[in-house]
Amino acid sequence: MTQSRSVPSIRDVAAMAGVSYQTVSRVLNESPRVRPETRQHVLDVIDRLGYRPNRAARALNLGRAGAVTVLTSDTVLYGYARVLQGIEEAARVEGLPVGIRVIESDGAAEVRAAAEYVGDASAGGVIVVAFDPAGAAVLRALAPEVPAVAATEAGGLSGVDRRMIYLDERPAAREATRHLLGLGHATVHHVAIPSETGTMGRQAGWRDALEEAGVPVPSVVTAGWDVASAYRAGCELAADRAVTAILCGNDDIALAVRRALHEAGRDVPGDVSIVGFDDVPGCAYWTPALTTVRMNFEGLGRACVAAVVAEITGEPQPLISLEEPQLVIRESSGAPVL
Amino acid sequence: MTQSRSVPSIRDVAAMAGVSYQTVSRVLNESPRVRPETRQHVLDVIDRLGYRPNRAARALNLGRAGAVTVLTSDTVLYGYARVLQGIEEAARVEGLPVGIRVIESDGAAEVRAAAEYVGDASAGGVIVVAFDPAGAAVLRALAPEVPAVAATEAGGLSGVDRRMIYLDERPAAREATRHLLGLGHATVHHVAIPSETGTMGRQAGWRDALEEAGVPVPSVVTAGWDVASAYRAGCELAADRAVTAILCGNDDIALAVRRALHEAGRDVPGDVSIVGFDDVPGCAYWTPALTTVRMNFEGLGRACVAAVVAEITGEPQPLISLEEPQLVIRESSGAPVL
DNA sequence: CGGTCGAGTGTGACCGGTCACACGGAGGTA
DNA sequence: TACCTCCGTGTGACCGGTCACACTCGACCG
Repeated sequence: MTQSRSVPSIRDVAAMAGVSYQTVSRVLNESPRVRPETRQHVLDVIDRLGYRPNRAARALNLGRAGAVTVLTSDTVLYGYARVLQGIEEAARVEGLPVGIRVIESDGAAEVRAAAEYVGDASAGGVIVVAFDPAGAAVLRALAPEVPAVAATEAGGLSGVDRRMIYLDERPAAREATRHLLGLGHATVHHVAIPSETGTMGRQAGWRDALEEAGVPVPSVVTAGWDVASAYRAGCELAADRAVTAILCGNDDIALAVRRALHEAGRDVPGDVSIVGFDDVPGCAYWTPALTTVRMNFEGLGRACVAAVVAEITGEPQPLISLEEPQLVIRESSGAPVL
Repeated sequence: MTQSRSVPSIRDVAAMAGVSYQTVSRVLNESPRVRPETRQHVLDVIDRLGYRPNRAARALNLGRAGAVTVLTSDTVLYGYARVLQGIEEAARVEGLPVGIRVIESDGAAEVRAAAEYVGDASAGGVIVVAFDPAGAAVLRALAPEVPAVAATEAGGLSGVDRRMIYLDERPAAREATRHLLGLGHATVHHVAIPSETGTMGRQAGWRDALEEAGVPVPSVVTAGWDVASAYRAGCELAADRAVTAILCGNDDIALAVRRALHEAGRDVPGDVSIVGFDDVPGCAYWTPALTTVRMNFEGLGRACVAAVVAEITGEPQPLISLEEPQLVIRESSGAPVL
């Protein structure tokens, strides 16, 4: 019937093996109701024919595809790209195809379009990278029946009834700030990344350390995801001679701040110490090498896959323990000149 | 029938509109054989019901899904990530879902697995990012009936009968080298990225400029994609006092080379000039800001989508003109000390 | 020795679309 | 008026799997 040179179907396998298509289906689904010899025989035929089950057909009558779709507002920025990498790796070992859909903005139309996109059965399980307002908005807009989990900023998002997974950045931010304080700095300034809440993550840990040391808490300067805005923030701080230590919201910001400092004639770490966040590959090779906090974004992505798989299969939620973000001390932080 | 609270199907729409499911199908496929009033009525019902066509069902009987699958060996490195970004954007405006599948290595088993993965109809059109041996191997292993195009290194790959799209890096590399020569350097050294051939791209342009200037052509140092290997290459060159100008295969390499130079007590650009390739965001904020070549990876990704869409629809191949890579002169290149 | 049970297997319908083809009616032509 | 066309629409089958259910046959039971 269909055998003519096109890709073989389950019925071709059945015909060649001398069994019914249902039996082949059972073998594919590892049903116990098949005699071992029959199973082996079918497996042999599958191999001989080079048969591969058709994902679309399977998705069609299972209602939902065995797949993972990632909703994210960016794919190039280090943190996002790394989470995606972790998701892809984990999904691949699970045998799940991975789809990507970028959320351009947090505008209502775009958010709705993104949410509708994953309403389709072929999207499978959904992972929303909700590090920003756009991601958070989509997470909220998702139809309740869509199986989804989210990678969020530290602490998760309030008012959303979804499994949320995040890296606990607060202790590391606290430690980084303590590190600078311990070097003798009177206080530590902070250039923050754009954030929905900022109450649980990097900024919170920084504040913790300052408060526990009984040291003045400078006002936070906020930058965007683009380096240019970080540079402007850096210029602001560079102009202030009282600034001797800066905890930067991420490594890109640290890069721009270092540049601004340099232009203002202030040496790093001689005059000002800076600490980043993320540990992008390469920052160990900066001059000076950057003291920063290593983040396990890849592990976060992997954990999301585990969670969404559990969500789909209805299995109990796995206990996910992620490697803590960790301070890596290099050259960009040192004692202040007195 | 199926209407009970689950997602509406084409038959639900048909029933509510008082037409046959075929008519609804025709409306969806913009067939001219539908009376305008009927079409509008059906469209209204679709809207009212919030009906979305099921991608899996469509893929099932169309034979191939309306989708794009990207095969790549990396998703985090700047060039790869940026191509992916361009693909995603272009595919999104075409209404095509995007899938990702990473090729872990160029090992036979992995290459075969990747090629088989896109053999499935639900993969749709395939874009192979063949910047490296793994990608090239998969491109060669693809079943001929799979509609695929490739983003390759400059010049394309020989012996592969696929549409290949690439950025012509040679003129820009030549220009960058001329720029350094023009500043007064006796010659320019080169740290190359890993490459399959290296006969058409960055390295070739570098060689062109050196030969046309009648200047000695130093032997090429090759680095890997990781910063550590670039650093080792940099150390090698830094030890040689005759080296005063280095064209780096990409910005990551430039970063590591600059570090190596710094450790050897050689100033950039005072003692040694360096030029990168790619123009990663942020390199304008390095200290010194990096002279580099801006690459339109995103446009490359977009062009791949146009090409693969043409491949699927059987339309004539569009003429694709990509913005040329362009030298951006900043601070890391200057005149040599005499 | 007939009845029950369960293991192993097969048949039919169905998932949600699309293609091939049939069909009724309006309009044009002979 | 009879016939052919073409437009707009409907019916049936099918894509490649899976589920629900039926069936056969041997083992075990009373």
